[in-house]
Amino acid sequence: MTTRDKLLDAAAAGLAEDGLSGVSARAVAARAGVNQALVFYHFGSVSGLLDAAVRRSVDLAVASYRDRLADVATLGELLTLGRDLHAAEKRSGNVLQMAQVMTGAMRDDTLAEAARYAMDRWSAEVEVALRRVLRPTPLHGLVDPRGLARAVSAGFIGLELHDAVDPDSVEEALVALDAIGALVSALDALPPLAVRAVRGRARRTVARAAERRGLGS
Amino acid sequence: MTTRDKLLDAAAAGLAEDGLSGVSARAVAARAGVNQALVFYHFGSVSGLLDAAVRRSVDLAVASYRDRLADVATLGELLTLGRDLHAAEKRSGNVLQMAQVMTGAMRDDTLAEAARYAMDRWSAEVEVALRRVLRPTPLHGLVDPRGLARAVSAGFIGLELHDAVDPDSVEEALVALDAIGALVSALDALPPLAVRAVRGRARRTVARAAERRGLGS
DNA sequence: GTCTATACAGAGATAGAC
DNA sequence: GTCTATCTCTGTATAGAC
Repeated sequence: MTTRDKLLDAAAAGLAEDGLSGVSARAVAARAGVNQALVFYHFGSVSGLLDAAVRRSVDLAVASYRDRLADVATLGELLTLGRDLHAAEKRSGNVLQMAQVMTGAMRDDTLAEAARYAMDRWSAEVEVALRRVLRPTPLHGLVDPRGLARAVSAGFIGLELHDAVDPDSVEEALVALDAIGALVSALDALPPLAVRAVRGRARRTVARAAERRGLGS
Repeated sequence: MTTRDKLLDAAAAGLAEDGLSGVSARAVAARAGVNQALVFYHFGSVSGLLDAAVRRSVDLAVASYRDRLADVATLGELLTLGRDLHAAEKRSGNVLQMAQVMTGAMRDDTLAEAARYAMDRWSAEVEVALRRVLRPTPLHGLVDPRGLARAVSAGFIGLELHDAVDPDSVEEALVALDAIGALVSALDALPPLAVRAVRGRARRTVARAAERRGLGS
């Protein structure tokens, strides 16, 4: 393994385990078992290292979920996949890396770029799955998959951040989300006429809200 | 205004605007216009100051929303309130303070305590509103309001964090959430029999999932 | 309670030998 | 590419005068 890769691994692990304040050039180098000056030789700055590390983590994570995400056909399956991602998070810490970089982004443009990259990457992936999953549901045509993918991705960040502080609470939260998913899925049982009526009502509400936004507040 | 309060204000503002790395004892004292040593005199440590500042911010924010939260009667109104909170966030930065403390919690027990306090406080408040709002909906009895309140609170954290990096995307996300809220509200139009059928289906799905969890994975 | 001064550790970053 | 050595800055924290 090259020094470059050792540093990237150490940065990713440090970011997930200790947070931003635990990934100084010295700390990362120590974790990687290499000299501190190499951080600057290979990446120019600590921010540069973190940027590269997070991008790589996201790319790897997205690639490793791509196949399974492509197989997802229902909302329930998507929620199950989310559960698995949450379970895997305890080992990989992918999402926590993103959360850390996002908080650091406020004063560091490099980290801000990395944060945007990570969110865009995940959101794009979730979006195509959502688009497919939502098609046969009443939400199709009513909710923008792109926006919903953003909400899902951001929400996940919040959940993992919360999990790092209070794991039990997050388990309760996930159970609640499962229940909502079950309800939405159960809407399939409705006769088409009823679905049409509900959709019509919802659509009018959304249109009214859009109009209000259009007028400005 | 006492020095203590000046420091608390400065810490809260710094946390929201610059993030954790921007709230050193020196930076906060400069913002407050007082001497750096006073941070340690009044709060013992920087963590102590941040802890106190976040607790105060949360207490104030929760108090200022309590009346309006008590008036919320429908899911739509709750979503509107969330919108207002998001708009106010640009000035107050309450939620961002929580996000920052949560990321810092990984290596600082004092901050971890503050993070738990903040989440518990908000979640408890959201929970009572949710309990009331969900009662007349099909979700009543199906989803645990406590867990859902956690999910909502955590999700909001993620959204505000995302907003700090990419505001436009978050607006899309909020629109998508509004659409979902509209659909759930529109379920009121269904005849009671149809609601019963949907609930029955959903309930069975939830029961199966709970059983699987009970068996362990 | 507030200020000055200071100790000291750790940070980012660079120079230069190898 | 890697290491040692070092510069400089910023951070936390304390002592002691006022």
